[in-house]
Amino acid sequence: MRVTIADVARLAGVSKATVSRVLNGRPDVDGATQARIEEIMAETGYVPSSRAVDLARGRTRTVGVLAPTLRTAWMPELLQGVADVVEPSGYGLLLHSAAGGGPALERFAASVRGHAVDGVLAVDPGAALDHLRDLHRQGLPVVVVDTVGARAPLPSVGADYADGGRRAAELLLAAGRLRLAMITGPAEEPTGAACADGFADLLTGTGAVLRASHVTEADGTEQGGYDAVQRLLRARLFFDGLFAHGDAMAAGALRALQEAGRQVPGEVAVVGFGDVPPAAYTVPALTTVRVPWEEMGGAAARSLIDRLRGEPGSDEPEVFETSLVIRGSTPPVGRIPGQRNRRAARTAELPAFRTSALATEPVPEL
Amino acid sequence: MRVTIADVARLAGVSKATVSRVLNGRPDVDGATQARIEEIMAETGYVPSSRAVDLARGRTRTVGVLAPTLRTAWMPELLQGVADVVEPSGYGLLLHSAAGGGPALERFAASVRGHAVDGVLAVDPGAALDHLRDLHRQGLPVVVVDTVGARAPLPSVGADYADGGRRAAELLLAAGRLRLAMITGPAEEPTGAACADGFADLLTGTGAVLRASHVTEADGTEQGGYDAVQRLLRARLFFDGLFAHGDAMAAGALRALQEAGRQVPGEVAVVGFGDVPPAAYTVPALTTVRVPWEEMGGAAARSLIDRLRGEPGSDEPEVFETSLVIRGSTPPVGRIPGQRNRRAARTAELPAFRTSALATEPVPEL
DNA sequence: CTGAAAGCGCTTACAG
DNA sequence: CTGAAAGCGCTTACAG
Repeated sequence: MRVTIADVARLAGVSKATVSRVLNGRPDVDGATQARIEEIMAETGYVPSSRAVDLARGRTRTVGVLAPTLRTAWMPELLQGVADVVEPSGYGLLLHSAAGGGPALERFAASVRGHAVDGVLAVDPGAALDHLRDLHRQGLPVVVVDTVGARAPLPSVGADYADGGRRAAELLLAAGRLRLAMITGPAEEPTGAACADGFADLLTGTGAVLRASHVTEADGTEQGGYDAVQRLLRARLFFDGLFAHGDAMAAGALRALQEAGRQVPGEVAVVGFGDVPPAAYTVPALTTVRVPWEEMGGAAARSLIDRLRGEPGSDEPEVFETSLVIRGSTPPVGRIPGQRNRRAARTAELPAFRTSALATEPVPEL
Repeated sequence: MRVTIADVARLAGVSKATVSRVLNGRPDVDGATQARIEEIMAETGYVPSSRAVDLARGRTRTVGVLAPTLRTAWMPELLQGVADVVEPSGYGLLLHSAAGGGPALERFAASVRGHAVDGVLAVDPGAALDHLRDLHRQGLPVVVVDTVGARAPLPSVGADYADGGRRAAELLLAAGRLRLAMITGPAEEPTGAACADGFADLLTGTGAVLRASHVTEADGTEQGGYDAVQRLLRARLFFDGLFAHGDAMAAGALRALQEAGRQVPGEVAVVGFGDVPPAAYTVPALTTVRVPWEEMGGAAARSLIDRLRGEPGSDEPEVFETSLVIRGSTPPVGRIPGQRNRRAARTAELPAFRTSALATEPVPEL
């Protein structure tokens, strides 16, 4: 039979209240009494029931994480960033994938309304945003991670996408590219607008041009990027620099350029966006605007947990800088502001793309 | 103030027990009473407290998922497969990353001992295996997902890695390659042994040879695969077919071969293992042995939930078939000899046998 | 420094 | 078909 606090109290000859005090590290317990209780707990292998603690305390020490899908290239980084903060803080991480659509969101809502979590960390909530805002108004701590440039009316963490666009432009200019082309993502994703604005912004007053004819929309996929470049080529448009608002589209662009016999980066320099793992394995490896997924996840988690602990927390969005990861799809250039060390990019920053995860760390007695 | 079952009971003029009966869909409630109670619940927006339900029922309807790290290329697929089964079943998914080492495992153990979860799904538990076995002995439902060929003394789900090795060999033979080379992963990972056995197995009696000199070990990374091929080339060893026990190493191999001016697949055909997203973005795109990550996750989740529901569940490992995904790193070949026969034969002996036909080229999204 | 008692919000025999 | 009561295993004022 499971050992309860009552058992420990009886064996130690004290009340449950005193055992509870020891359990919660309250200072007002006699040293000898505490030692005796701790000994009994160790002997019996007593572990408090989290179910009972939760009910009595009125909270669960669990945060809900809502993500539209787990099947995104940056999700492992982001999620690990979240877990690395949430778990050491003593909180559990209850994962909800909204991939199932309506029913999945209803389960999430039920979980929240049933107080299964103390707070919510939502990644790109999309249509669930209104619901989250209601919850937030009702006092539930909520933090949003925005990976698509959607400014949420809630505490949020995002990246400076416009600045990312600027960095891409800067690099292409530094490489001497003057006739530029751009592949945007789906129009619904605000990232594109921000990226495009930043890109165009930096171009003004330089000799470089990005004509409307050279801007084409794709669906965010590799195939979409491939098709987009084919459209540009078929229209006989000339360009020596290309910025794609996503690494997948950039990878497709590389494929189309290669098939067309265009040298990369010699004839066309290509810059992607995101720096997800596959970007490092294209040929040539993709130069891209790095978004700090893991840091963003960690910051959102920290912000949420601070709120759970009653610390204020700013309502201003926490915006992360992007940076350039220069690989082979752009020619070597001199130093550019915000550029990450090239050598580091090739070694330390190469994403750990391993097919196995055998634990190597020493494991304590459990 | 939060609405409780007592509030609903009072408003409906019945006892808490009757409200509880309606809540749990018990049939023995008067129709009119039930309707009245349901109306009140809707009006008040009543949602049962999961904390209280958990304590009263003695379970949490939550499964713990333990993964050594979330930062693996196949993790999104696997996790989505798990979530797609767990969530619609009405269970929550409490995610534990063991990435923090000892402390992380201790938190996991505390969570389990505190009965925060009804069962555990462990991905490649490694050193935590002993602890899981103890828990299983003590009656906790546990299912292991094995992605590295580590046969666990617990209910488990894995893939037929030896058969994957056979498929790779078969394809290289069909492409007419007779002088083969192999890059194995870290020796601690049993996958390698199984793959290698299957590979060698199929080669016996054919004209193809895999000499010990042509087998080299790498660390599972892209750079490791690159270095491995450089070693082979520097030793002036000839090979026209290469099998790497991981897509990352295969990607590195492609890079090294390209740098050395060897045509792929013309001079060297390359087959990887895993079919993780980056495999589709190498140039040429990587032919690889597909491991059904998502299905494996789903099967493990289903098995765990069946056990939680008291259904027996076999203790035999549930072994999934691998399949070939043929892309550009191997030359086009006709039907692969013996494939259909072998598959039919295996159907009979494997417990839960699912396979995708020779896959065409699914390009994962970044 | 410690204990008795109430309370967290449900479920579940047991009676009727 | 329904209710009163005990119980799940803790925490937390309130007294002393």
